[in-house]
Amino acid sequence: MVRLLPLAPGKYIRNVLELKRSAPANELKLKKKILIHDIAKHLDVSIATVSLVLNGKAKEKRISDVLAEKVLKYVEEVGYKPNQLAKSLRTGKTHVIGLVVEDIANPFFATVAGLIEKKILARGYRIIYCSTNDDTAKTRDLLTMFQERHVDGYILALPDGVETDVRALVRSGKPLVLFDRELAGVLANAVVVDGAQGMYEATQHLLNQGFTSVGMVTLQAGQAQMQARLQGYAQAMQELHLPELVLEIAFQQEREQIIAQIQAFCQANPECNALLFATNYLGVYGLEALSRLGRRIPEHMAIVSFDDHDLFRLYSPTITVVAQPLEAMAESIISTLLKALEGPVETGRSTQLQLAPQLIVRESSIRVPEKTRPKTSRTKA
Amino acid sequence: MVRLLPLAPGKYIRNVLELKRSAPANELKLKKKILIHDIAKHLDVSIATVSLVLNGKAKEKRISDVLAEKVLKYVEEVGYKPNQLAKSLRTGKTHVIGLVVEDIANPFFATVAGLIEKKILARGYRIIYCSTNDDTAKTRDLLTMFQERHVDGYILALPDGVETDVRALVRSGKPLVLFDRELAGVLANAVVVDGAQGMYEATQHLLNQGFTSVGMVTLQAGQAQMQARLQGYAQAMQELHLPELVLEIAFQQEREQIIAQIQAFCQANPECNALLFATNYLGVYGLEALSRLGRRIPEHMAIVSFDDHDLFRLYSPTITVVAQPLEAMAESIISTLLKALEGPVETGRSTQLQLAPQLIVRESSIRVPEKTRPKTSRTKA
DNA sequence: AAAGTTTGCTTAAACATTTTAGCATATTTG
DNA sequence: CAAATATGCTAAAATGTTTAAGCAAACTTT
Repeated sequence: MVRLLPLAPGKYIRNVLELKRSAPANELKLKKKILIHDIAKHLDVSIATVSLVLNGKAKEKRISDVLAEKVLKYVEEVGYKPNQLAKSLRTGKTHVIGLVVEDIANPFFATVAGLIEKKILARGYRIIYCSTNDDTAKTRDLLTMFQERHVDGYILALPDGVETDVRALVRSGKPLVLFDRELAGVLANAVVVDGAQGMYEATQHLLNQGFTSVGMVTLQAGQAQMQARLQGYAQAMQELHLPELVLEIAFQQEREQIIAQIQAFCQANPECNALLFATNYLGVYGLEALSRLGRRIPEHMAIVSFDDHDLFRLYSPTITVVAQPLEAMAESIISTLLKALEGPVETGRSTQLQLAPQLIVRESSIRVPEKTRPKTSRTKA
Repeated sequence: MVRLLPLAPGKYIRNVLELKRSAPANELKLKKKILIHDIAKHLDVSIATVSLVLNGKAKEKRISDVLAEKVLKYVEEVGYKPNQLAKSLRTGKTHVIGLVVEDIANPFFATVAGLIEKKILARGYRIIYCSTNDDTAKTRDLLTMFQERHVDGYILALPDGVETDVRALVRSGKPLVLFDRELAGVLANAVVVDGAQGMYEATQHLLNQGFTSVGMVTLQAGQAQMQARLQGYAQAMQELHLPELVLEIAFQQEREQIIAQIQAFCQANPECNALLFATNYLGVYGLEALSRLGRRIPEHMAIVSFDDHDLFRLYSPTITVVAQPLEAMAESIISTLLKALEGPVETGRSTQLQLAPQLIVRESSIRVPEKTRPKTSRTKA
């Protein structure tokens, strides 16, 4: 390695050393990574000058236009790219966003991840992701991992139980946006969908269609967004003094168990002629359960599910859903995060956004007039 | 900011400064990040010693067990974590893997991404992802971005047109695994699925079921894996001297256009009573097309699609697929990559793996005996 | 003409670590 | 008993940037 010895202030014995290297270096030229130092040496200016020009501080630091131009030209010519690691070490900024979701393979989160990536790439940010699988301990590990990696900001859909960790993160001043779920007692930027409103509208829609006995299938979990969905349904029912019919599925169960419970619920409540599902997965299982019971949709049972899904668009009949506005969510998440990233460190201030979901009415919730119903015999009484 | 002034070699005026700070620092203590320097200072050993112990080189570098123990204990006690950026800068390793896929929101890639994450997390690697959207220029940018970020390895499903870039990457010695698609003329580690075999079996299955006229819907793209799928079908047909019926869909078309083309194809070939689809999306569009034509599956038209999908498992009837072994793919990708990451730089050697897909026979490809067929009137002659 | 200001750049510290080379001291060997 | 070797640790270089502070020279003001 060639070492530069200071001789007189600002002058180095560059030329001599350069000659010594130039002969055998030719073949290795491709391998040798070019440094800011090499740029400076070649142009006979200081490293600082090159750095300032490259970081757009030429004007501010009064580097002459002609020199700035020369630097940029040479940098372009040799294709120099600053080492991001060194840069990050010095500046503390990595331009990496940490994305933590329940499961990246879940279509909802995968879609949001795709949209976020698309929107944030142009701003020079990259995304590093991890899935929590709703495991509190794992989530806690993930959050510290992200801290260790010095991510600039966080986009988080977290399970219960990490409130303290997130509160600490917020206090530390790191830009952060919660989405899909808020955390109880944590004041932070958040982008969520108004599940209560969505389910309220869905229930009213079913009642308006003349389905008299509407039930709801939800998860037992205490997650806030789940409770809101249940509450929207309950309110619509109470307004008409109708009895609520709720099936709460315990967490962490197998597919078959869930389907069996839905089947049992339907059989135990024969009067029930419409069902709401609180998540797309419950909806999917519900379809399977009804299919096994031989009940036709919507003749025997009308269906509305929260969250859209490929299957719902293409199933026969197509399934009515309360769709989350994915595009708008991604947009809100990004703009909130960028504001926090680029804006001043306005600690204490946080933005809570509640987006309206959209009821997409499809075939599964439309009442079929008696006369046009097919005369297929009912499989179950 | 407190500055440390060198006094004698290796000794700093620590104590004085420490006293000056200790009074008002209490509240800020949480903010002040602890450094390796602080550990060394407290134990009155050198930074080097602490570093060696932490990196498991205590034995090798003959640090006494008692001291090593002391260091580990104190590090644990104060919860010191080395700064990854500084570490990466020095070692050149980031423990980050770059994942480049066509679209992270596509269930196939999202699932693979989820499996890869799960398997690699325990090894201390993180994943940073980007979607190409099959755009050559964007892909090229992504690859250089990943290089700039010094990812340790690459997992790539790339569009055509970046062969030169990938070849350069391979030559540079960076660990890399291609998956889903190989690249023409690029010798690199690769994990792909034998589409020819899969489609050959699927075609034979349909012929065995008595479907006499089997057609195939594929993409016009010249991608190798697409050609293989087509070829598998063609071979099965040729072996029985049956005419091939192929619909090639041009790339980058809208959903509705594709559906219309499939509809037209079906009408133009009324004798065709079984269809193969080369990707899950084509299969999904095919279902829509058949549904619009009022053709029943499998009575009027049997269906097999490449690639499994939620929809195919739950559609009525359930759809027979040639499923890619996702779990095995992820496993192979990871083990190949880890071998390259951790093993010696055996340049020139590369592993090509071709996994067998699995034909999952469901209802859509089973011939229904004439007598048990429903007597529903055919919508089209 | 001396003092002050502006201009255009440089010096060197800082970021936080890893790792090579080497230095005393203690022990073993010839 | 001198020389060689082993032991246990440390100093300092290296990684590649950014940026605060500062220094001459040129220009402007009094």
